[in-house]
Amino acid sequence: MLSKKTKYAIKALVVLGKNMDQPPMQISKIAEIERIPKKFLEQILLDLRNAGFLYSKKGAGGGYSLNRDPKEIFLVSIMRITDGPIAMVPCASLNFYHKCDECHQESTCGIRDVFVDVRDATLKILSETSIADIIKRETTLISV
Amino acid sequence: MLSKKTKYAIKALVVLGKNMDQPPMQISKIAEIERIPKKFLEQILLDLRNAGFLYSKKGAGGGYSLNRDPKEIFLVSIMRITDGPIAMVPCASLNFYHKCDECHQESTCGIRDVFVDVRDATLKILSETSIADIIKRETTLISV
DNA sequence: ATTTTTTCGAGTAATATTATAGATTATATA
DNA sequence: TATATAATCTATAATATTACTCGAAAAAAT
Repeated sequence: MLSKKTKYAIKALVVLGKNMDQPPMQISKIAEIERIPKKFLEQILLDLRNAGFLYSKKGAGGGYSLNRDPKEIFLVSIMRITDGPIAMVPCASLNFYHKCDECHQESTCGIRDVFVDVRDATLKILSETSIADIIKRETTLISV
Repeated sequence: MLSKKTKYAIKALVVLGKNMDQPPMQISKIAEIERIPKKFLEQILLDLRNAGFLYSKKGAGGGYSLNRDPKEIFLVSIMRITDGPIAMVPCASLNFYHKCDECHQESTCGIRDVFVDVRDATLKILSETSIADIIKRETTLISV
């Protein structure tokens, strides 16, 4: 399951992606729009900022804005920051690999073998889908 | 992440899948082979039994055996018993649907829209892969 | 009868997730 | 320079989930 942290992160980035040519938006504003607990969002935005996705400015008139084109922010990167691995088993993870503690022989593990395929299928979608795509899908869904 | 419960379930079914024409195997034997905490495995096997995948027999000479051809036991069914939904968001789940509590407007949610695609990709693999396939993959991996 | 083995109901321990609190630092502007 | 604003930092509380344990009952074999 996707954590709330990740959902909040995506939602916040979508809000900021719609705010591209405006002055930075405050945490409290984003929290209000998306009904996200403010203090929790604070932590999440900080993580995204430290990962280079957001620009932030302190003080009056400060706030957050996207540091990149929404077309270049992919779900896979966000999820790796907020939830960690994409794979469903650690031994099938590209970026967060480690041995499963129950595993006896990784090289011949049929479970791992299947979940590498699952990871690849998931990864394909998540690394092709950007914040801009999410925004586009929303407007498409509205018009349907 | 796949829970240990699910991994244990798959491993137990694989063990029983290799034991097809022999007398039923005891929980303690399976637990020993796969190094699964016995009492925990007990619960898991009971769930699988109640779902119709296993035959069980009490008393001396009793134990567990598969109730179906390993070719007809698919990962998707096991995972739904042990972990519940396949989808990463409840609102994209086929068998365990419910609204996300953070969600304001499901019909136009871009996140949901993407994760329906992810679910479909995952589902395709998990509903095509059986216990027999896992066993086959293991022997293939050994010979490589 | 006795032993073996599953079944059942409940409880607990460990860990992860979600959220909150309060003080600190940076910036703008009056 | 004082004041208000807003992000940053560190810690901790609350809640949920996962992983596992306990003990006794029921069924079957010898």
